Amino acid sequence: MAEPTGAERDAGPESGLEPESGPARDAEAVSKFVESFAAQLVEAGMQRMPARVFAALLSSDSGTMTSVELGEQLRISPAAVSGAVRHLAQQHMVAREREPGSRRERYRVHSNQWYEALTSREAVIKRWEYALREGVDSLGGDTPAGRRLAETLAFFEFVDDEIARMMDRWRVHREERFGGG
Amino acid sequence: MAEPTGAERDAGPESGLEPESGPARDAEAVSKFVESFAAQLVEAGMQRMPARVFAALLSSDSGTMTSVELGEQLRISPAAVSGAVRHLAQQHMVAREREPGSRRERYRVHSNQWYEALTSREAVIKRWEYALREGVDSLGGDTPAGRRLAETLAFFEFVDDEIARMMDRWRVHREERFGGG
DNA sequence: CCTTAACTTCACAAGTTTGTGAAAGTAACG
DNA sequence: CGTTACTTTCACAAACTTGTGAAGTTAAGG
Repeated sequence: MAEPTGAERDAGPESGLEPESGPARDAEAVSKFVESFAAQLVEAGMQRMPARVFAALLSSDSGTMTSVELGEQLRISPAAVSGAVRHLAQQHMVAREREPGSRRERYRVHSNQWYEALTSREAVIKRWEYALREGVDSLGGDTPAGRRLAETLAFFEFVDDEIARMMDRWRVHREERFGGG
Repeated sequence: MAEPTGAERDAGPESGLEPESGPARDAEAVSKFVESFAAQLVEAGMQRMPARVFAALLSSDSGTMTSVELGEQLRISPAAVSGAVRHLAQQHMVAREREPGSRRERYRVHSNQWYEALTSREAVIKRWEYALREGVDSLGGDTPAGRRLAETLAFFEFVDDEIARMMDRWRVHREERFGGG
């Protein structure tokens, strides 16, 4: 083996599991948060493994974890990590980085990145708008149903625009309150 | 039988199915919109039957349909209608009304109501905030992870507030553009 | 108060999703 | 250029979901 034993990075003095060991980082507290936050994300419609991986990354000190670390924290197979990360990367909720001089990858939450991803359900809304426009056309804008669809469409157009402005304001607000990042 | 045959309200001259019959309301066009809009809602994470029922209601002229009408339009069993409506009612996306002097119920989309429901993922966001607050407390607000969680929390608090304002603006905008309703 | 229309609940079969172990692919390092 | 650490893909079993028919419940109308 080229490296010690791998995966000893966070483990340190964590052999016994006394409730109150509380060294640098209390693994139990972290795990409790990870699982409860992930559960809420799942309730809101996110898939389980992506939610758990995401929560784990969010509560790591560096904001990055390797595949092995994720597997240990969450007690899941490398295959499950791989699938979850692929999903999250597609949604732009995590970035993948190659650790230089190693064959490990690290996965990272860019805080910024994920706010944007969350609010920019853009693609989704655009498709709703498209379907609604088709509906207005085919049912006729002068029928009661057509008018209802047109109004719904107007609502989404409005929301679209407003959300973009809101995110501009957030960036300012955030800068003031938390500085760079 | 007390009433004609029930469910003859929309059917009218719709016996044959020539592509171009286009009388009062082209059943085929309606169905096409219903299914395509429902499909988009499903993509976005909504369950199938609720999505289809919702789309059907949205594209009805009166904004209301009975259980039988929904069953016929969507070709699903009364049980499926019942389940879907229960789901939608819980989310405040449809209202149930008893048709006076009959044992039928009618289900209605209040256009308003559903905008509110869609944006007021409130309950969801509140629970995220709660979980995040717990996380900040247990990991410590002075740790890097704690700071990340605190910032995420701040983001949701910001969004919460902004969405409320946005909906106020929408009500005004809507009033101007579409009048009462 | 009995009959019956309308809705709901329930148990289950069919279909879909999820996470795994094993095998295959990729790239760092000697 | 072979070896080995790491990641991804794949086929499948287990778990969960979904929609149905049938039985059960509620309440309108006689």
